[in-house]
Amino acid sequence: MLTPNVVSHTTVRRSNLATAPNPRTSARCSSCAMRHLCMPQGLATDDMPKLEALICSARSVRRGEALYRAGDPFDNLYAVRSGSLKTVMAHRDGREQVTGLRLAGDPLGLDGISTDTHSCTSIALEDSSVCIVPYAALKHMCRESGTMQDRLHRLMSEQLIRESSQMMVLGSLSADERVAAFLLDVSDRNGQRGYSHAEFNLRMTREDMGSYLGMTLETVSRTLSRFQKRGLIDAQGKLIRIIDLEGLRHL
Amino acid sequence: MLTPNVVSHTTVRRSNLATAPNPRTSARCSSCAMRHLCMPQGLATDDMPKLEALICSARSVRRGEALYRAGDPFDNLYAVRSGSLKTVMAHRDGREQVTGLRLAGDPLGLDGISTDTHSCTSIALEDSSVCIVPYAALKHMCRESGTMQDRLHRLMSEQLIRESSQMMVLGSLSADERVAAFLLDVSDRNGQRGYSHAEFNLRMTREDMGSYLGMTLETVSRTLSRFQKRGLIDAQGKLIRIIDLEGLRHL
DNA sequence: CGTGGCTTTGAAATGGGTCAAGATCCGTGG
DNA sequence: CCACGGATCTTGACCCATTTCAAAGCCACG
Repeated sequence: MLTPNVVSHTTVRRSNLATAPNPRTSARCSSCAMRHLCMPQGLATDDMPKLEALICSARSVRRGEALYRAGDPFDNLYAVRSGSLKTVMAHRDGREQVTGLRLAGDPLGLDGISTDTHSCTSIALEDSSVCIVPYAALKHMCRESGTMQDRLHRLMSEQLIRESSQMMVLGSLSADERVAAFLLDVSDRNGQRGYSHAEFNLRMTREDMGSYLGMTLETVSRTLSRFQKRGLIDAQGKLIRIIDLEGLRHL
Repeated sequence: MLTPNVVSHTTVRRSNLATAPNPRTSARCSSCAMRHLCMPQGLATDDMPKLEALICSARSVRRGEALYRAGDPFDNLYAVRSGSLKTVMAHRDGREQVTGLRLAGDPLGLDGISTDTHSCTSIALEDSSVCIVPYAALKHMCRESGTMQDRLHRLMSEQLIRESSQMMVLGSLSADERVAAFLLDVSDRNGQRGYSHAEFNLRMTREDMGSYLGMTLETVSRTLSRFQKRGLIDAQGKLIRIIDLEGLRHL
């Protein structure tokens, strides 16, 4: 069992297969929002103290619970502190589309800025905890610190790119390619967080994956099975081990 | 022939079927970037002069030309002044996906902020002109003016929502629904700009549309023909007239 | 240690893709 | 102003990747 520490950004590689740290432990988090919300890659530290002082209470969200729902008034941004969440957007007829998977360090809630109302729902895929960043305070801070401003802009821009890429996945790739792209993306992001590139616990269900990738859960399942037969991966339910990274890359 | 004026935000309804105003006319644009880049809906005017002074030279882009290409260094944001452009993202294997359609007033280039490099290519669908907004200057300004800062944030957030919605279209809707959603989106945006909700000239080719909607050009064509037979629209090539808006809404 | 949710797998059905042939549009040059 | 040629669009026929429907199995958790 891991200690309830926040993800460290050292180069230590360990797998994140253990269950999430107890989300109930802390009400305040010190360095997490800085590192995570305001750019995974450390960077300048001069105005970290400011942000830390300003921001950063924590909230825990149980598996299946919503951090916020579409339509909720928007006041805070969040940064995933531990665990993972999915963002979901609903069509008027009830159909739902998973629009994102957020891992430790990822920002949440940016979509709320434009209308002062959240436009998607964010649901924990496992017991998770997030840092709360009051948007008004952050905005204020961005006017004092250019570094801060820069980080926020980059964060939003990064998110834009991520979504464009997902549009590309949905619009142009075959089922096999989509699943491969997804596995590679998660592998990569896991690696960036100091976890294993090769092995991870996908907390999403096959249905969530399917929704995110624009296909049915059955097709996801079949595709994973096929990948397994071809020796590309080893999948035991939600536990995925990538065996042939290059193989996946070459589709 | 329309005068080379910039889109007005009055309630005047007119169609935009006429050819675009001559893009070569002006090297400087006064009020356009304000209104357009910094929120289509006018809003506070107190620091407009500042922005106008700061920003806002114009550039014209001929049909088919790129405003910027993926990989280009990022220095400026743009706001469409007249005409329209598509944004395109390329997969390494060469496949391309149209990721957006930008009409008058829409921002362009926000994706470049995160890496100081444009990550998609922006191509004019007709002779167009854009306002150039040097990002460094804008950033500076956002630190002086909260209104400005707010507008920029909202702009980016709006873009995020737009892309999420498109993910929903790509991931969850049938071909018919996609085409209908697209037509309704364009109709709506056209209306917001003071043009007709019912009639517009889609400058994209069927192939562009298909790419944007994750389907082939043939399917787009067939779908439009079917819509026409059902009396939902009247399509003469790129010229689209929506006859039964409600019908389209109900899929 | 049972029950409901999740996953796997099969078989059949189908929506949309692919390929191909014409028709139409449009910019260009004569 | 017209004729030409390439790009774009439409339509048909066939095909196949993915969905749909169905039936077990698995497992995680209370």
